Parts: sequence; structure tokens; C-alpha cells
Amino acid sequence: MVEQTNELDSIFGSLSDPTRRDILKQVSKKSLSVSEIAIHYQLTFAAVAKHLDVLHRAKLISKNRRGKEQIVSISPDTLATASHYLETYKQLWENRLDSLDKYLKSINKNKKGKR
Amino acid sequence: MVEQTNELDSIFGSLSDPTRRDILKQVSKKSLSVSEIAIHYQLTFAAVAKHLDVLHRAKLISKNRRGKEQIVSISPDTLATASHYLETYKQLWENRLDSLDKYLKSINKNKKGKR
DNA sequence: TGTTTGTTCAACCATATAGTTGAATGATAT
DNA sequence: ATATCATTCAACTATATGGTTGAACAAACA
Repeated sequence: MVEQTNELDSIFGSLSDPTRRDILKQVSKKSLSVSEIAIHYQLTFAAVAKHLDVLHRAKLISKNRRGKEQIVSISPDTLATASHYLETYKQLWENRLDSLDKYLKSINKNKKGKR
Repeated sequence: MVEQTNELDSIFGSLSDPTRRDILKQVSKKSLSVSEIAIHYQLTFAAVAKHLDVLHRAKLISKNRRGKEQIVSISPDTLATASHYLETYKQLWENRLDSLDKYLKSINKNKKGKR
């Protein structure tokens, strides 16, 4: 509606769920099969598979078949995209706050001068 | 369900919508009233107000009344939380990939040695 | 071949989200 | 006091999301 990139939409959307963040944490340490991931949660297998699908569509993970298993790995580049987005804005805001800070100090100095 | 902090849930949830990201972009440059923000979108006033509420609940913005207007400002600390989260994982993953890279190189070296 | 193991798909339900319209509230100006 | 401007609230709709169960498919094993 405002930007045409829904890349960030799906990345941040994926990250908004604690189960999915936890899955990312798991596979960031070691690539795992779908069932190895699923056993860590009280959810049904299908529910976990759906979470993996969300992460996959956001390109935060990749899947590779190894025999009958599907091995899930992280895709670090995608997270870099999100990270870069946040860093840019953080920077921008910090600069703005710095300016405000200087401005307030300059006003203060002025006041002191006038007294 | 996995972590008890829904702080990141609401932060990333907020960031998953392009209108809300755009609002953040706007107010990161300059604090604005609710209606000043709303005129930039084809949405109804109420819809924009709802987006602001989502951002407010995630503590990504703050509101201060100035006369009859409500002035919206950015809350940079919250974004730092998200940014920090991503940086941590990016770091972790990069390290893992570095190790993999070294491992692959060591294998290669071994092969060469054996030949 | 049939059976087991791992994964995906389909149908369904409950709740959350994004949007609408219209009424209600708050603060200022006449 | 009332009219006006800025914002919020309430009720409602449509769609998305997160979860379930059960069937179907794919690969490996007996």
C-alpha cells in the first residue's frame, strides 16, 4: 500500500512469533530435520510444519532433502536485510536525538549567557 | 509459549506492516500530530489511528498532548531492542558459517595433502 | 511387496487483524 | 454556551493466522 516490497513484511511477520524465533534459534546452532525441530514443542507436527513454511516463505530458512528427511538450515542473508533496515532507522533516530540534545544544550547556554 | 516476553512479538508484529513502517519513517524525521500523519494515506482516519495504537502498544512511538492535538514521537530505545536481537543472531549465524567455511577449507587442504 | 518413518496437504475452527462507518469525547475559539 | 477541530471509541465485516485432525504421499526397510 505504501511500499511494494513485502519482503520486510514477511521477514518481520515471521519474527513476530515466539515459536518461530525459537525455531530460528535452534537451526542457527545446527541444521535439523523437520521432526527433530518439532519434538521441542507441545504443538502438533503439522503446526510446526506450518511455522517452518512461514519461515521458508520469508526466506529465513532453506530446506534440503536428505533421504526421507527434510533438512532445515538458516539463510543468514535474509536476516541481514532486516537487521540493515533497523540499523538504518536506529542511526537516523539517534542522529535526530543528538541534534535535539545539542539544541537543548545551546538553549541552556544562551540562558546562562543572558543572566 | 516458548518465551514469555511478548515484547519482541509486538515490536516485530508492528514492523510487519508497510503502513506502520512508513509511519515510523515519517515520525523519525519529525514529530507529528495524528492528523498530520493520517493525511499521507488513503486510509480512513480511524484506520491510521489504529496503526498508531499498535505502534504505541509496542512502545515504538509515544504520544504527548499539545492543546487539542496529540503529538506522536519516536521511541528509539524499543527499536534498539529489536536491532540488538537481530544483531545477536546475525553474529551467531555468521560465526557458524565462518566455522563451516574453515572446515570446508581444511577438508580441501587435507585432500590436497593426501594427493 | 507391504510396512514403517518422515513429511505434506486439506478441511475445518477460533481468534486476531485491518479495514469500514458513525457516534462520543476533549480542547479551543467565538 | 455552542460550534469547531482533533481524536477516540464502538460496532461491524472480511480476511489472515495459528491451531487442530485425518488422509495422502515419499523414501527406506523387512
